[in-house]
Amino acid sequence: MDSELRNKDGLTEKEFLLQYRPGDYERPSVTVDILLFTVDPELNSLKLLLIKRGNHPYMNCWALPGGFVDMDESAFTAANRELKEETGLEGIYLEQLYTYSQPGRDPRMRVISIAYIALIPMTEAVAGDDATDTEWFDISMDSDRLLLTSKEKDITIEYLLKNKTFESGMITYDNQVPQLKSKSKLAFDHNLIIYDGLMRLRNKADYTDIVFNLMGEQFTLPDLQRVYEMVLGRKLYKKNFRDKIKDKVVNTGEEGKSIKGNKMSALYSYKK
Amino acid sequence: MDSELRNKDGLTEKEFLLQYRPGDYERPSVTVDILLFTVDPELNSLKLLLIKRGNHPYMNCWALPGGFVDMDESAFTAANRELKEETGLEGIYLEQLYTYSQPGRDPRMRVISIAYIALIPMTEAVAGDDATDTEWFDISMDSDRLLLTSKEKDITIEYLLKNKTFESGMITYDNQVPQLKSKSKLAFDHNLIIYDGLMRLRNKADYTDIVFNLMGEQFTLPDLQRVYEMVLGRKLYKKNFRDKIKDKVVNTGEEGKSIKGNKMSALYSYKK
DNA sequence: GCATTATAGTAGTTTATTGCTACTTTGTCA
DNA sequence: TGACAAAGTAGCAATAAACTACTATAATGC
Repeated sequence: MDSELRNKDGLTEKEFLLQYRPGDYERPSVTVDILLFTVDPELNSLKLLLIKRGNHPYMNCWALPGGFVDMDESAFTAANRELKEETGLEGIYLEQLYTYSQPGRDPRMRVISIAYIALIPMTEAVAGDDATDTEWFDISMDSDRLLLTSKEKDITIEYLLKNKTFESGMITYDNQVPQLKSKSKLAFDHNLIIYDGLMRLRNKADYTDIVFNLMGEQFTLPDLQRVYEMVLGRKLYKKNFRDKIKDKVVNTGEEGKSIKGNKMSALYSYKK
Repeated sequence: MDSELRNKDGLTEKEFLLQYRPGDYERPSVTVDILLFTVDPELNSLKLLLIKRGNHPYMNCWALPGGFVDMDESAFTAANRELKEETGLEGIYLEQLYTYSQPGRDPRMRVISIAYIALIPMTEAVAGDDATDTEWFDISMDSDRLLLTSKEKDITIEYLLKNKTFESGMITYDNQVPQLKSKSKLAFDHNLIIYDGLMRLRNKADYTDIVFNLMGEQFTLPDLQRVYEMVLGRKLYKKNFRDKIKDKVVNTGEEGKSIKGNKMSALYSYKK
């Protein structure tokens, strides 16, 4: 074994670790930010959970849920813990997106944030923490605009996507100011994170089964197609779509639902 | 403007930031690790740069180049700086891969590492820092093995890829011990980082032009195909390959090269 | 009860992409 | 000069994607 291996000071690994003292230099704070996506029950829109900030900086702006990574937990564990604390959700789909580390992204101090994408089915109820002002925003994006709206609260947050600059393929900075309708903005660089998250979701919808995490246990094929279309931001051809997903689903045999008095669609479930 | 907006303590944003003091809690160290890939001049293998550790922990094990992220620089800037310091390379392709944050991944202290993929053409010379023991390893991977070899130094590093566990699609832990031939191992969780990096490179080779970053200014189509095949880890059909990349390259008209006395192939360059 | 209607679900046609085999061309070397 | 080996081209079958068009069926209104 190598346990007897000694370094230039004549120390074994065990001895080295015992005498090791971390340098006394400044360290950044590390946080997780979570993009919690779902779809609304009527399947009209993809939705994203935001929290209204009650203090400076970016007071009254909307921000992604998140929090600090503790010293004894991984970022993944931290994201899971924050999700549970802020929404009550457990055991849901959670995927690391990207790490944002630009100095100055938080004016208080140096904060490096590891962003995660979380997905829940439309049926899942989210316990809105009374202490915080949380809100589901409808989210959509076309080639030059990122749009977040809350109909009930009449809030519109809009970001132009022009003049984007890239860090070798991933957006790192977008200095467009938001187009205000109801004086609402996103906090920090969360506009970038949301953009990156949507793009990731869109790309992975093409070559993985990630979208099924937005569906309940049972669903109809027209509903599944609507969710795919919301995520991808474009219409799909019914025949091609069904050809493509036919090996991924099974007909449960149960009675389907019929909306607005038309033909009933069959219920399917995801076949892993 | 919102500059007069006051929080519950009656402070404006400016006042708040002036009196703000970061909490006195422990923070993790943050580093960057760099996967520097290239291809060998004979186009027989994909290559990865590793550095032999001269001290505990993981003394004499091979590790990815990297270093600490300073307080006034982004992770991207830190990766660029480390690359320049350790290899002399500047302005090359650099893409964030994933962030590794498992507690205990460094036995000295809590270290969160942001991994980057860097690509250089085969022609590029890398200034081997005399102080450190750096080495280009041939790298290959099949369905159940990750293999790193240095012919000159007769080093073989092999990791089984069974019993992988996933963090929602990205590998986070692999408790296989390496199969030793020459008593060489990778330090820390760098086996995971290398695996993830290779998979990212492989996936992106399919739907982006990332592979061109491994080519010089001019190249022949057979050479380009060989590089694609090394990255993808599988053979490609000549006709299909050429159909697919024909819009991405232009014939430079210059004389091509002929190896081993056969027909000469034409020189092309990448058409952005 | 039956026509209307809107959506569920199926079918086919065209075009592009992929897997695969086979051919022709051309520079070097024996 | 002819053999060789790799460069480069051609074509075909199977699959997938873009798109149009049809049939089937449940709910509703008369």
